[in-house]
Formats: sequence, structure tokens, C-alpha cells
Amino acid sequence: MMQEKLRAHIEQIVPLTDDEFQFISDHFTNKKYKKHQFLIQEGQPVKYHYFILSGLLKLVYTDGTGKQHIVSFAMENWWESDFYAYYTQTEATMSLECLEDTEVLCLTLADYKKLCDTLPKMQRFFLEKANFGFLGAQRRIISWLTSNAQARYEQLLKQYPLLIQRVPKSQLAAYLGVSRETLSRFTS
Amino acid sequence: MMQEKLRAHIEQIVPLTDDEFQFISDHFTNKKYKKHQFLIQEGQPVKYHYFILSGLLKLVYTDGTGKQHIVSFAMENWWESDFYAYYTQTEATMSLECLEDTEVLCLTLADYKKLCDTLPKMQRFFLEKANFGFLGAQRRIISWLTSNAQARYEQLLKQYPLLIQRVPKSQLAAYLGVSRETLSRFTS
DNA sequence: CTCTTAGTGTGATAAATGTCACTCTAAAAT
DNA sequence: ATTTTAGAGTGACATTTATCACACTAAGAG
Repeated sequence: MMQEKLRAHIEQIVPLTDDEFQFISDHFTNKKYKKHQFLIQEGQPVKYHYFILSGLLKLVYTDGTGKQHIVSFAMENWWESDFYAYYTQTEATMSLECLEDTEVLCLTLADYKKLCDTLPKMQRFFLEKANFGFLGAQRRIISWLTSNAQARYEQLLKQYPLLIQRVPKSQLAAYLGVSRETLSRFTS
Repeated sequence: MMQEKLRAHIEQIVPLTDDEFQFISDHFTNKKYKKHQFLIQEGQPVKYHYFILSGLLKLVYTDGTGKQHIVSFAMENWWESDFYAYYTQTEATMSLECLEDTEVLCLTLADYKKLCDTLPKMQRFFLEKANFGFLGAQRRIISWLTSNAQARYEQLLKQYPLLIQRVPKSQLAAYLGVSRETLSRFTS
């Protein structure tokens, strides 16, 4: 059963009884997408926070000149969304697109709140996720403050060696904030 | 009473009874620091998460060459710490230093956990803080991906006009990841 | 098989930013 | 009153990175 992946994921942080997990999993819906499909499109409402069962996504911000910047990648056992638009129920400013065929579990904001209010364990789980999400973002900011493009690339290779093999270098460049030509000239 | 500032801050997110607030405030201790003093020093354990009653702090990461990078500023009604070191009870990799005389309320990790476990309202409060903390960091990443140094400076001026007046430009440069000379040449 | 497309590499040049050296001003210290 | 120090501005030059143009390869579509 696909939902077991979610259970194992949550139980890395808080233990659950069978009843509790049944209650939790009743709030998720399952969806499948093909490579190049969009889960979220800029300008549209953001219905779900996504837990990724398999596959690979990119969260993209498109600037005024049409250039695409990758805010984050997301793969198995990661959560992803345009979280600001989701949390405030406003229109998406980013898009979420498949780099591979992807299967997800979907959670609406109403159900997110319901889970938090009903099960303190789930609120604890989401607090832990939010704290580590913040720390990951802070780590990326520090990488930017302290390192040039090549060093940031090397740090990325070291931190996510598996991810790198699944993502075209041009996309890594859009994540690192460097042109694909410059990235291509790094010997590493 | 100084603690009233904390109460008003928490009640922006969750309402509290007098008893609840009394219980909460019993877990904080009050401290005062002078300009140039350190609340956290690199290599030392991180005892507290700080709620700032008044004053101004900078969170600084010092790289291998001794160059100082400002990870964040923090002023009244903000929370600050070397959160990774605090949360994992490891040694600080950053330092937290006063840019002005500063008064804070201090919360140990044990008490943070106790508050979360005892009062779901407080867990809810910290979840909200963590989510918005993450979104703030993500916003800064997007600013970096999409904008050059001058545009990032202008965005900072627009987003935190009050902060800018209290911080020397050389420190803003260290926050923006640009040399003070380059920042000085921007006409804005 | 041929054609198209995505991904990549690379040279030439332009633009942005860093570094070093020096100056100036105003506030703080003595 | 003077000396010191922090903060800021600027010129000259070096370095990093972006941009544009083009070539090459491999995988997928017809």
C-alpha cells in the first residue's frame, strides 16, 4: 500500500497507532503525473501541499523577463508546494512541474489544519518539518554568502549526490543562480 | 511589565488566558546586553532561543578566511538564535552580537519542548513562526536568484525601511553578500 | 533511417563585482 | 584640544560571471 510510505515517514518523528494513521491517511488523496506536467501553475489557486511518493519535481519562479529560476527540487519523501500561496490561500507565484513521472499524496489546507488541531502529534510533526525546512533554507543562504558559483556547485554535489544524477546540468544552473555556460566550465 | 510584550506577540496568533500566560512566562528569563556584547559565540553551546524586547542583533557566520557574513538581523518582537545548534544541542557555528543595547527573554530548549508538549496552543504558535520563518528565507533565496546586488539592496530598503536606518551600510553589504565598496556605488 | 530536439561544451566579448589604496568626515576617546 | 576610530566614498585595476554565437552528441519521433 502506497500510504505505508507516508506512515514510515511520519513515524521517523512521532510514533502512531493504527487508528491514528488511518485517521491521518483518510485526509490524503493520491495523484499521478507524467514528466512535464504541472502540479501548480503560476496565477492559479494552490489546493494542496504534496507529499512525494516517487518521482522528481522542480519549484520554479519565473521573473519579469521570462527567465526561470529553480527555488527547489523535491523528490521521494519530500513535501512541496508554493507554500506561501497555499498557506494564505492566494494565487501561486511559482509553478511546480515534473522532471520525472511522479506520484504524490495531496493534503488540502483545511485538512492540514484539521490534522494539526485534532492530533497534537501531527502538529508536532509539521513543526519539526517546518524547523528543518527553515534550517535548510538558511544553510543555502549561508552557502550563497560565503561561496562563489563553483564552490556552491561542489557543495551541492556533496550534499545531494543522488539528485545531481537525475537533473540536467542546465537545471542545476537555474537552481544555483548561475548561467549554464558558467556551470559547464567548472571541472568537477 | 516587560513580559506583556511577549503576551501581545503570542496573542497575535493564539489567544491566551491569564493562567496560560503566567505558565508560559514562568519559563522565560530576562537578560540585558550592551552594544558589542555577544549572546552567542561560535564554538560555544547555545543555551537559549531569544525573544527580543528591545534593541538590535546580528547573526554572523565567519568563513574560513575570517570574513564575516550576516545571516540575519533581529529586532524588537523577533526571535533569534543559532537555531540549528540550539535545536540539536551542538556547538554554535555562528555568533549573535548586539548592534545596540538589547533586552531579551530567554527560553531553553527543554522549556521550549515543555511548552509545546503542555500547551498545544504554544506548539501552534511556534509552528506558525517556523512556517513564516521558512517563507522569509525562501523569499530571500528568490531575491538572490532573480536580482543583482543593486536590486537586492532596493528590495531590502523597501521591505525593512526602519531597519536600514539603524544599521551601518557596511553591515548591510555583509547581509546582501556584496562588498561595501560596491554597495557604496549604488545611487539609491 | 532521417530528422528533430534536448542537453552540453566552448570561444569571444561585455558587464558586474571584488580588491586595494587612499581620502574625508564625524563621533568617540583621551 | 587632540587623537583615535568607525563609517563612508571613490579611482584603478583584477576577477568572476553573463551573454551571444556556434558546434557537437545522443535520444526520441516520424
